[in-house]
Amino acid sequence: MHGDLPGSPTTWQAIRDVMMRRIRTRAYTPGSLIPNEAELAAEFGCARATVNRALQDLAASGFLDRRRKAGTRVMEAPRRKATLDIPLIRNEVEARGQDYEYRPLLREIAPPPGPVAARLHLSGGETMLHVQSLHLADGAPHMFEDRWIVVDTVPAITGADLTRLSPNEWLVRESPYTHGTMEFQAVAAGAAAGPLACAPTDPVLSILRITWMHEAAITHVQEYFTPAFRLGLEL
Amino acid sequence: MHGDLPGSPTTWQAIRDVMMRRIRTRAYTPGSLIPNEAELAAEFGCARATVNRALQDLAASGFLDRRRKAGTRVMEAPRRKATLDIPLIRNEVEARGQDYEYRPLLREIAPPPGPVAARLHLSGGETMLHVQSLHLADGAPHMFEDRWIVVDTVPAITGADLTRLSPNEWLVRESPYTHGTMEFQAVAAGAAAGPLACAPTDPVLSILRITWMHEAAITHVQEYFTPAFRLGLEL
DNA sequence: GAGTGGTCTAGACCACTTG
DNA sequence: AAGTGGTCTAGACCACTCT
Repeated sequence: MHGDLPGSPTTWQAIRDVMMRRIRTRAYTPGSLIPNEAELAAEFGCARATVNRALQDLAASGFLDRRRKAGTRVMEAPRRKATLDIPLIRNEVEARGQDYEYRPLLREIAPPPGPVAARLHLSGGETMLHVQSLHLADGAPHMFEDRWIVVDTVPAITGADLTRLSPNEWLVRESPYTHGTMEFQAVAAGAAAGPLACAPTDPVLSILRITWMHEAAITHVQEYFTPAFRLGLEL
Repeated sequence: MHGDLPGSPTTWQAIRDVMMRRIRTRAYTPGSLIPNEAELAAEFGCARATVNRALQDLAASGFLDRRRKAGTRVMEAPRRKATLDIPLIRNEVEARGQDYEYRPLLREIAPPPGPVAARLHLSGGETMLHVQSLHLADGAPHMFEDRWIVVDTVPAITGADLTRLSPNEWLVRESPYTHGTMEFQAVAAGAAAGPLACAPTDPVLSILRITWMHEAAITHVQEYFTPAFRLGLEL
């Protein structure tokens, strides 16, 4: 049983790796109980806290299911979790070595359309700032955004200079959100075709983001990416 | 400076919440250094390890940037990270209270097409299992999948009964992967239109997944979701 | 009731990075 | 060279939950 960590310092990462291998190789079969922390600590010759750290990491990654008293089990169907970075568009573009450019297209005060009001839990009579803008990479259209901002939640937005700073960058700096939702879907470019310089029937990836400050809605933004765009992530 | 935790037990979650509030309210301004762990421990009246736990959590969430010797800084543009669950289609459908059904459409041994071979780092002469199948929710088409499996990496797949168990479920059970990539894009339904019962020009969300066992490619799967489908996640 | 994970402590040493 | 975060330890108590 010993000899897993030949002469190595007993770090929680090393323990995690050993346990990960045992899960992958089926030494611990899916659904089965693994030894408790005290036993593993004895096996690895380390403190229980070190084992705890390793197992918590694996549980956070979705490989283990831990319950007090019930013990730690190997997940049946490992819910693989991928972490999706939500960088600023500027950073995303510049990370690819391309030049980023931002172009405001529309700025108006208006009442929200029905669907927007519904998603933000508004009555529809509120004053909202409506902004449309285009984000470019190396001079080519990359993403068109159609955004509604709840002025009551972020009053300072009305005085913000959005000709150089994108509304998203302004919001990130000035008004952090407590939570939000995100939805991916494929749509026809439609009204976004003009700014994106594509056909209205072209399929484009669209992301709808809604963010909140506690119970107050901050913004509703629909992003339309250029047809060629692929969003990639690591597993 | 004290009084942040009136009479409460000093847990790392409580400390995290206090620090989070200070970041949100700009008590700690973006880019600035915050007090080091020892100072915070003194302020909160707890052990340094407890502060460490709280700050590591905030760093993992992208609000803090921590470096040895340099100290801990508030991130300028908080890289929000969303965790994306990758459940089995079956679980995803059943979680919505719908009936799940799986229907195999094609099963053949064939050499991989050029683009597939390229993405999997294959020469093109390999034997591969090509499978197409449809996943239904409450009897309606939900997702069409076009999958190529590297037989050399997963020899047992040739003997698997894929008439009742979907290839993905089989692979999850029998051949865990070490890593992989995922790409989201919007495409015209095209060849998937038939199985999905939509028009070939309808925009559909497509996910390309490629998984590996160390350096050996396991599978290349392109999933096409029904036009109405939205992939949602929490921030 | 009892077993298991969750967390805290106080101290120690190490690793990394910056000046 | 020195300051800071990263981690380990040994022990303790608590919280949850299963039987």
